[in-house]
Amino acid sequence: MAGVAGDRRIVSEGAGEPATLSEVAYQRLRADIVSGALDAGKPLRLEALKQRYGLSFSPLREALMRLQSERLVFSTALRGFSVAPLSRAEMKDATETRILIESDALRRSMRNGDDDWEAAIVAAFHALSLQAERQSRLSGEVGAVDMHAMDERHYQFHRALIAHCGSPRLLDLADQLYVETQRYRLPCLVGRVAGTPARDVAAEHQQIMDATLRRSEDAVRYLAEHYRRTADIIEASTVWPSSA
Amino acid sequence: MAGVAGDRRIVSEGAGEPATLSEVAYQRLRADIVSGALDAGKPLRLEALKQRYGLSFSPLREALMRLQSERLVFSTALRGFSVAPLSRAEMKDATETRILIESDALRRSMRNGDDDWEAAIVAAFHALSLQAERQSRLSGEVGAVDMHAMDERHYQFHRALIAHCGSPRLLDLADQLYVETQRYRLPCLVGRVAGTPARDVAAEHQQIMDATLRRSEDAVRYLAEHYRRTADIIEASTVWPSSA
DNA sequence: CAATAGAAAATTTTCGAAAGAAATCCAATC
DNA sequence: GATTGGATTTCTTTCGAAAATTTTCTATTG
Repeated sequence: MAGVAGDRRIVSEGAGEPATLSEVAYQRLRADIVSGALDAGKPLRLEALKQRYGLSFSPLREALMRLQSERLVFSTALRGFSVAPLSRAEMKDATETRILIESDALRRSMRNGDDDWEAAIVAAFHALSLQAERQSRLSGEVGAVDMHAMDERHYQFHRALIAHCGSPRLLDLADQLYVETQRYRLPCLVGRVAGTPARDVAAEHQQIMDATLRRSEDAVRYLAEHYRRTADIIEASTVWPSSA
Repeated sequence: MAGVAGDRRIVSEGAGEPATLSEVAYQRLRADIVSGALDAGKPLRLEALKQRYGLSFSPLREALMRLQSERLVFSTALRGFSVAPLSRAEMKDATETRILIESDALRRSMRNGDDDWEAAIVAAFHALSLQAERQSRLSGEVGAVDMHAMDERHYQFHRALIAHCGSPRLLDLADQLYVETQRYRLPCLVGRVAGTPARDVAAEHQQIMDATLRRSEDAVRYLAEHYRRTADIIEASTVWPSSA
């Protein structure tokens, strides 16, 4: 029965939530852009995407529209879509905006946060540490799967810090900026062995967490430094397109 | 020839820019939501919208998707779209987020701004003053057209202040938050004669501009106070839905 | 009389084809 | 030889109908 024309079940079978094909298109396109499977700047021809994902125009266009407002896709009126290009300027803007948003969110979170909030931070930090340790033990060949797991924990830790800020907008923006900056982080992580200047990321996280739990303004400074350090490393170790 | 089936010219005839029907749908829906022509919380049935705007599913859905990521429209997977509801909490969140964004943008703008920037601010202030004066002279019946013109100048003034911040993201966010908060401002403006506690908005603008031109940190404080004052008035004079 | 299952209606979502623009190519002209 | 004009091709955008899903209604049962 599978593959027969007219077989377009929508309901999710497994654990995931994508109830519509539009959502599927969005998630897959986003993943492929962030991971670099779709090259930056490359035009996204509808026919090719239809082929690639086995979906038709409508859900694809809806997904692209959504990705456009998240700055992952660029488009001009009657000239179609393309993967948003990468550039130093964009990377820096995303980083600084992220610092602005998360600094405020962290301050508010420290003001509002309760015991559960603290517990969640400690738990997320622990999970991240375990994953990092596991990774370093099996070092050398870092599988893509591990990198994905690592990234997920990293995301969860940073999100736990600001989770109690009380502003849905700030949380949304932080999420969006996390994804945007991930485009620059990921390719840097893959071939990172080369120019790594002995950075102890785990220690930085510990420092941020400790300051956060004692409600110190230092936490905000450490967080900003953490992000700027990453940005600097990315800027240095990325091969930027000619005129950007 | 007009109206004949198959007559779907896309190219804009007049001065405007909407090159696609998707763009038309976006602009009209947005205007109708902001102005309150479409009630907050009301379901947006595709068939009804198709009727109302004379467009078909595809462009409407694309526009709704875009409006959803701008928080003007709400949607659930297979249950369709609705106008995003209004609430005290959302209004406050939008206001505080706007203050966060624009404060930073204003500081950067004061750092980067050149002569042209200053000239543009003065010009925008002047245009706003003229419009306000014209309006107060013809007071009593304030036409909707005048209100629209007034709002445009108001927007232009606030935008001129932060125009040179150098961050496309901050400018986009400011624009988005301007539109979001306009939903709360507009209905309040229409019937404002009642509870107005003798507020001199023009003076507030002048104060912000003066401080900005002399590159004083006061500008940021005045701007925040300006927005919070507006939020307070809105909160007091709005009839909020029962449980929000 | 409330609760439930099943059919009917309403609505959203998706598709494939058709219409409309832009980009490309090619020949004719200056 | 460069340039302009027009046809051809490629691609985006839009439509209307078909499929899938949710909601509503109704009859039946405990």
